[in-house]
Amino acid sequence: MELQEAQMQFIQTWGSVGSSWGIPRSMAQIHALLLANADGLSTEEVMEEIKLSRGNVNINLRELINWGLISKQNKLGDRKEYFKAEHEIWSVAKRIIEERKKREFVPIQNLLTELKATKIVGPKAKVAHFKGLVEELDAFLSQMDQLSELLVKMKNNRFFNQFIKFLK
Amino acid sequence: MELQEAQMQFIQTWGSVGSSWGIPRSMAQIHALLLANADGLSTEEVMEEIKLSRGNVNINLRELINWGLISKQNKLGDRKEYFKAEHEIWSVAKRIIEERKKREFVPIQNLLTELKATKIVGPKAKVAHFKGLVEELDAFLSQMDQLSELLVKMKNNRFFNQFIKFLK
DNA sequence: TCAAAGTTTCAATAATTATTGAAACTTTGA
DNA sequence: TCAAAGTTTCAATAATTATTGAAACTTTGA
Repeated sequence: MELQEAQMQFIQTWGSVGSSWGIPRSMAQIHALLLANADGLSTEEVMEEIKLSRGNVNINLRELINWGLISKQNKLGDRKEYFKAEHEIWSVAKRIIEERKKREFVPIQNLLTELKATKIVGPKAKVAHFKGLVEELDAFLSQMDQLSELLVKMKNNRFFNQFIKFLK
Repeated sequence: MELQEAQMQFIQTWGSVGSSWGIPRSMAQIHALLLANADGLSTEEVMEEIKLSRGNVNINLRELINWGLISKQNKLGDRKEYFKAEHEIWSVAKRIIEERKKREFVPIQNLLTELKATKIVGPKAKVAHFKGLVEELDAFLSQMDQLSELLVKMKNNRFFNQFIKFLK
């Protein structure tokens, strides 16, 4: 199979998985393209490769920078900007975990914390059930939080493998 | 705060978090509503509580059943169907993990497995980089897979807490 | 058997989200 | 300083996804 074709398959799959994950398809595709290339690509090259408009590419490159998944590069004697992916897979995972945590974890945790501290009035049994749910969810989420902290600290496969072996 | 109001906050938050997670807002809201109520609710009651159309409620209840997050109940001498959430938080998590794995993990893993087995032709350095990416991603994903297996087996907080304590 | 109660389906529509592309803006170096 | 190269913005539009609501269908028990 041609490299070109293999890359395209990767980009398409990453794009559609990303979009069922709540990450815009184009953003995921651009990310996949940059992961697949050791060197940085220019906006122009990205547009060319995945057939996206300039505006779209620009916006999503910026977003990927915000996520810390890619960075700008300058080439000597060239005034274009090049974009290069973070290639270390554990760092990539770390960034994604942290970003999603910020967006999706924190709001629900805040609500739960608030609800835990609030006196709720209503039929006794119903209030008890609801309070119970809040407590349990909160405990569960803080455990997931701890787990993610651990994951993020585990900087590579070797570490992880020991950890897993240990638990089996 | 009135129970009613607290529940509504919970339902709204769960809905919006869900939707940034790629789960339809209504589905997440219905789930939250059922979690918040110890007893099962009828279609009618769900429509009433979260102001959704009959069709929408019907479709999303069915989807929640597919996910294994709720189940149908019948009440003696009443021909309505009632829907009751799985309330055990670890089971809920397990179901969600398994369902998402099926949808989002498997396709990318299949592609990676295929790409690993394929001879790719092209400029040597580029092919090497791409192959390297495929290998690393595949290894990473199978580790996450193992981790999720572990999580799913851990049936409650107690277990998890020991596990975490152990690793600190 | 049949009407009432309840459930499901699905085409039409609404809402949301992503994308385009051209115009405005910025930076660079001759 | 100014034109060329490059980047950013954003209103308009397209694409996608969710929702409605009415009609069709199913089940139940008198």
